[in-house]
Amino acid sequence: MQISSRFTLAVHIFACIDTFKDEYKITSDFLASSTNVNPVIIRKILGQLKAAGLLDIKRGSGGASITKPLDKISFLDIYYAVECIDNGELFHFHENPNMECPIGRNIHLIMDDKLKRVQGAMEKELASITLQDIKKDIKNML
Amino acid sequence: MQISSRFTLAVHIFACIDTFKDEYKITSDFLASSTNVNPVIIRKILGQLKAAGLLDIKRGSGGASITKPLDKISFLDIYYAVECIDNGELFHFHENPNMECPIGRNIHLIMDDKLKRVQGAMEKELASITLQDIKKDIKNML
DNA sequence: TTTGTTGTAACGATGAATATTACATTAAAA
DNA sequence: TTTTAATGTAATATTCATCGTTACAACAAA
Repeated sequence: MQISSRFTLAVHIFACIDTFKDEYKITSDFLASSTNVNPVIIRKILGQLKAAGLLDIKRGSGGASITKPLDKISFLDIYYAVECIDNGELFHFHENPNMECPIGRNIHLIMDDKLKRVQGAMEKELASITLQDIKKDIKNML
Repeated sequence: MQISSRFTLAVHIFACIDTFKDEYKITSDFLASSTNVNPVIIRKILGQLKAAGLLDIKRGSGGASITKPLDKISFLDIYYAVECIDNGELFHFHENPNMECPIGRNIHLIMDDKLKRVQGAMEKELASITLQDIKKDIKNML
């Protein structure tokens, strides 16, 4: 299973807000058009990003804006915000290993620390990338 | 979305084979009992591990055995073998970004290298863990 | 030939992701 | 105050992957 496209969508959304904030009002319809994704889906993601304190949304008049300096928003912040992961665990475990079996009884003891290392390596890399890096790439290509 | 339990199941399977290979014939029913997972699911995973060259399965008489030294089988080998990931990409991208939009047109150019770095960090850590590490932990706990 | 096992097809249940329609709520502008 | 254009959210549908389950043909050894 892959990580939900909510993550790439969220980054796309931030890129749009930062790039177009002076030219356009950033509404869910605007973002839906750029991503080619349904506006209701966009609003749900915007809601999650707002709940995480990463952006502001104006009701009524409309419009989304970023709340922090771009170098203070990492991929990891976004990843957590859009809840790509069940209860924080990257790996799904088989639920009911047999407690009568020495392996079944200890499989978590054997594997959990290793899985945590893998997840940690991934999250460390996510944390090392910020929206500032994205902005720089966009500037170079426009 | 989480990574399929096929991965933790596969590691569990290897642990059982190595631990019980001298006492029992390792059949899909035996493994189904230890993992508490349906034998057909087990057989499918065994098939994938065999296709990857990580173990042998005897038809008819039955029984699975490991084909390589344990320190030559890494978590990454297993991870690839059970196809936890669509076409090798960890992150699912929104499919049809708007090519009329400068961000939509370039979103892959902007993000792909970064996502690859994240995936690479995770796979590097997976590659650093082998079944030999698992065996050592099992010995310490029995 | 019998027996126990694997390989696999077929079908179902469940849950997540994504799309879509609809509408109440809201805030600013007219 | 009314109009207008957004947001927030519920409800429903579709699609897809996972996992469970039954059934049975193919197979190999006793």
